[in-house]
Amino acid sequence: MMEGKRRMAHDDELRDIKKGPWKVEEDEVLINHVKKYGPRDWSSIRSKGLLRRTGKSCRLRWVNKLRPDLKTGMKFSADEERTVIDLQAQFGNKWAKIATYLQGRTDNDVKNFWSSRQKRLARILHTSTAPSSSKSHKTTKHLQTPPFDFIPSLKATKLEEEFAASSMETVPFGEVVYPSPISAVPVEQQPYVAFPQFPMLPPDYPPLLEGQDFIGRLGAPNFLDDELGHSALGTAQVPIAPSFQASGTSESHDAVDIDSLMDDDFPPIDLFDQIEPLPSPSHWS
DNA sequence: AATCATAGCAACCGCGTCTCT
DNA sequence: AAGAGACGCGGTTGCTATGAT
Repeated sequence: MMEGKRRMAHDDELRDIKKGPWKVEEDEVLINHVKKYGPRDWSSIRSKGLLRRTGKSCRLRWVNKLRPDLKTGMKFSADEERTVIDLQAQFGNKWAKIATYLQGRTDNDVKNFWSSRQKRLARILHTSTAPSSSKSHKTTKHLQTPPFDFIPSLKATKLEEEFAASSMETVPFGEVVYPSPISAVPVEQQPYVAFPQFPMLPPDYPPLLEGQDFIGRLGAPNFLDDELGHSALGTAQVPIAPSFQASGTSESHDAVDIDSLMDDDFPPIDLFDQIEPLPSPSHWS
């Protein structure tokens, strides 16, 4: 491994290719090139002797850092967060595609944002399952947020239409909001309507299997902020399947205070073992 | 104040796809 | 039509800043 890296570095030296952080002077050269010829012919930058960088590296630098319309140094807003979450559910890890819906964000931005988020989720889940964590030790790769298809109501076209008609009007707390799938039109073609509030499951939502609801909620925007999602969920009452209730409680789908789900015993230690691997987007129908 | 853990970001790599000749 | 080079994408790595202990 180390040997391979050393050899690669040696090869690069032979080819006189520079790597690593960009200097201001290099940026200037690149910007001038784009001003003259536009964002293309990346490899000619090196062949003309303007920079010792590969065309690939030049393109990346331009796309991710030098492009004039970038929102550099700005954290993702709640709206952007919702957008990413929903589009990731729709498209999977198609970061470039998702980035087209976000003004001033690059695929790298989206990818980094998502990966940070996944790490946080993983850590929080791991923490909640810590007492017997050795049993369900999985990598973050398995921690994709479930697609919102996961929630059956998303497929209810009538509800979708109703939601579309009601647009993004403020909904009184406690009233069910049915999310509408994002229309597959990039930002430059159609103003994007951000994913709506998602405080509760619909009343007709079927009983949940162990672990499902918790995981589904992890996909909600800002779930991780504000004391583990309390702000997002409020004191929402959620139906729980009988199998998930404490023994001796009613058989009916009683509502359970969300706070009780945040006890030390939650989520169940075998949470991850309950989750099927997600289908790839191409298999979603 | 020093050390460690974590988050966030920038950049690289491999590979698939596109375009040009 | 086929091959070569350019381009674009997703995954991964490494560095730095920041916060916690």
